[in-house]
Amino acid sequence: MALITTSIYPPGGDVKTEVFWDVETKSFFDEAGSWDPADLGVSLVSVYRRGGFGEEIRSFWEKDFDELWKVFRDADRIIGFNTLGFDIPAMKPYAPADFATLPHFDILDKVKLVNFGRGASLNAIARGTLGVEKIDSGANAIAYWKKGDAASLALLRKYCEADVAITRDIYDFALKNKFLKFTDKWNNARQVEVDFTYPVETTSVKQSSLF
DNA sequence: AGCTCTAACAGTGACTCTGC
DNA sequence: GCAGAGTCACTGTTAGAGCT
Repeated sequence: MALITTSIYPPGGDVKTEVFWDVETKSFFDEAGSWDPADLGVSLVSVYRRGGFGEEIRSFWEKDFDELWKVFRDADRIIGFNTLGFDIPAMKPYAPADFATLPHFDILDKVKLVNFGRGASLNAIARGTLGVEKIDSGANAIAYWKKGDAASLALLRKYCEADVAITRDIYDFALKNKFLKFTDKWNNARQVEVDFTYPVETTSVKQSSLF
């Protein structure tokens, strides 16, 4: 999948550092014996980062998470899909205390806000909006982790990075076009209006953050 | 599979209207 | 006034969606 090279940064020349991310877990809910994503264990986190320095995509295994926090703390917006409901809770056992207070942006949450509380899968939005599909499933991601051989781990990384790329492309599409399309569970084609532009910061807010 | 949420559907009861 | 038919609103259940 080609990287987006067109700049879609906020107006006014203020180049933001944006981080897109996705988490893969080590086990299923039934195996963990808990409904809490925090009990699943995180195998891999893939991150796509862009800003004034350019752009890069990286993946972090559990042993590399220390570097991950630096990436997140440097971001003006941390973008993902259902991160509030899944990824952030899943990272809780690993993350520093302030992780949840960083500027997270959950695309699914925004869709729910304008769709009467109903969301849609990442795959449904990708298919309806971009005409692309996820390359694999989350269940396979766990299977790859359990196999543990080099080839399987490479597939896991490829899947996670592809999910991040899809998330980024959906975000960019919505930012530019202010709508997303998907087919809901009753097979109805839906289009929802969304606004992903950055809120205008007031001078007083900026100044207060200095103290 | 776990939990949560919501739409759709079916069933039930209340209400209104009509005819005798 | 009463009985029956039709309509509407409400409730409970079911199914399926999200995430891995």
